[in-house]
This record gives sequence, structure tokens and C-alpha cells, in this order.
Amino acid sequence: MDNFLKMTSFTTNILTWYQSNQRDLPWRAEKDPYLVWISEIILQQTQVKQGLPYYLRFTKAFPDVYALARASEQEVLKLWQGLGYYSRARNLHAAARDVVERLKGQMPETKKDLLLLKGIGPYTAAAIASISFNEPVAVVDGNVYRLLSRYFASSLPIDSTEGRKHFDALAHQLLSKSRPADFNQAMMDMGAMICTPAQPKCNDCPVAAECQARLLSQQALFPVKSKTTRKRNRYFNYLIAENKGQLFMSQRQKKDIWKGLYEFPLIESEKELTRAEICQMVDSVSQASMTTSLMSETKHLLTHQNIFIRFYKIQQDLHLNGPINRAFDGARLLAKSELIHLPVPKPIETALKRIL
DNA sequence: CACACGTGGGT
DNA sequence: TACCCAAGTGT
Repeated sequence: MDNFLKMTSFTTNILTWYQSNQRDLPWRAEKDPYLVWISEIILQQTQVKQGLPYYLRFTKAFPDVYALARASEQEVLKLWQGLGYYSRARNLHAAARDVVERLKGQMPETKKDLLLLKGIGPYTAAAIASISFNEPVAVVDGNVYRLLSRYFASSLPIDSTEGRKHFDALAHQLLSKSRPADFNQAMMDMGAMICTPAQPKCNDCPVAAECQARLLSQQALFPVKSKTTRKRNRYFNYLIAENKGQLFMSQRQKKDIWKGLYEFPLIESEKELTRAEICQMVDSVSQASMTTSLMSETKHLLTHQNIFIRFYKIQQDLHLNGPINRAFDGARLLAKSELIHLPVPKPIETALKRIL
């Protein structure tokens, strides 16, 4: 079979498989560009199982771009709480206001114009343009890299510039120009349901017959990645200071994890600190004998770092006369009823549940 | 352009 | 346990 016929059969087989195996997902019914947009942002680096409940709550609260633009950033972050990658929420909110104010509420209809919006990169722009407006552009995400690298048994690293260009070109060659929406969603469903990272279901795969990795029994060797990850440890010592039913809380501002979210006053260190050292640090600034007690500790595993978290309860109410420690700079005393509305990181959410 | 950004699930 | 992975983007 020559290359042209092989490519044609790949596209045909993928489309046919999709017709009878596609997942029933809420944003697929109307292809409303706003709903597709929300779904694509939520599903970045996130599996459907994890993102779906967020999509349902989010679109119920903000059914259209105007509702989202009207909301405050904090309201948007609160609905995003627990999903991670919070810049997605902040960018989405900013872009919604951009669409309402600059584009009179009309979503851009081409990949080129969609790319101008905050938080929309090559993948998301192609997804919205193809799914909602039938533009013949291929989506190239982790699913597509994995599927194509296996199908062609290509050892080009998917995290290299050359590899990305190669698979992008391949995806565009294989793309159905008449049914880009179906083809792109078929590729993603294939990657999520059949050509999975571990133990792919090759027996159910519509293109298994020509899959080079399968012919070599080397599915597990693809895709190839060149970079290695190394982790650093961080130690977060949170000070829980309660005063007359109120709690000290501060908002993370720096260009760092959990930007914009709220937390307890924090002493961060590169190495593990003992309870005595924490006490000493607090006492030296407050010039008083402050005692703390360790409430609990958790471990947070991230892509590039491990965060070891300890929660200390401040025993005495000696912080009445202002900040007792640099950790309390910028901290505000908030009533428990207010805390419920603050967006907080997962570990803080867990701690608050115990306290409140 | 290498790196940071979250959380949950799998091996 | 300690990794890896998941519908990527911004800087």
C-alpha cells in the first residue's frame, strides 16, 4: 500500500471508529464555542474524570461569556478550587472580559484570532476553531503525540522542537479536511480510551493492523521523551493563629505556586525545621514566650517539587497588637464565615475542614 | 526555550 | 516508595 492510501485508511478508520465509540460529553452536543472553550481549558493536563464535575459546576454558574466576565476573579478561583493550575482560571476570566469588552461578546472564529486570547495556545485554539467552526486545523496534544509516535514507531522525542514540528505536520497530513471536528475528537478519544499510556487496548484499536509499535511489540517504548525531571524539597510551616473566632489568613502574590489563593501565615524553609525552631523564630520577633503545637503534617507531591507541610497552632493570643512575625505581614484577620468564600489550595482546604 | 504550574490516579 | 502520566500555556 502506498503512503497516500495508508494515510487515507488511517483517517477513515479513525472516523469510523469514532462514530460508534465516541464518548457522550456535555460540551459535544451544541458545539457552543464558549462551552468548548471552558471544557478545553479545564481538560488541560487533566483527565475527563477529574474535570467533568468542575465543568458542570462552572458552566452552571457561568452559562455564557457575559456571566463569566461579570464575575469577580475570586468567584472564578473559588469554583476552580481543588482543580490545580490556577492560572488557567485567572487567564480564562481575563480573556472572557476581553471578549466582552473588545469583541462585543463574540468569540473569535479562527485559530489565528483565538490565539490572541490569554490562556489559549496552539492546542486550544485549534480545538475551538475545528470543533465549533469547522476550521481544518489539527489538535496536537499528548494523546496525538502518543498515538502517532506509536503508529509510526517514531523515536523523535515529543518534547523536542524537532519532534513537535514533526508530529504537528503528521497530524495535519492525516487530518480529515472535511470533518476536522470529528477527526480531532476521535484522536483524543482514541488516546484516552484505546492508545492509553500504559497497557493500550490494541485489540480494540481500529488502526492496530498498521501500527508499527505493535508490529514490533514495542508499544511501551513510545512516545520517547528526552528530558528528565528532578525534584526539590520545600518545607511549608503554617501558623494557625485564632483570635476571637477569627483566623489570620494571607493571599499568595508572588510568582509561585497557588498564586492568588489564600493560606495561613507561612514560614517556608529549604530544610526541615523542628517545632522548637519554629517556636524560636516566632518568639524572637514577638518578644514573648510563644508556644506552638504541631497539629498535623501532610506531603504534597508536584511535578517538580515535593512540598512537606506542617500546621502549627499558636497557643497564646499574643498577636493582638499586630504582626508577631514576618510570616504575618500582610495577613488579615478573617471571620470563619468569610473563609468559606476564599479560594484556598488543597492542603489548606483540608486543614480548614478540620478547624471549622 | 527550559522551566514552573496542581491534583488525582496508575504501576 | 517513588516515580510517571493526564485534552498545555506563560514566561
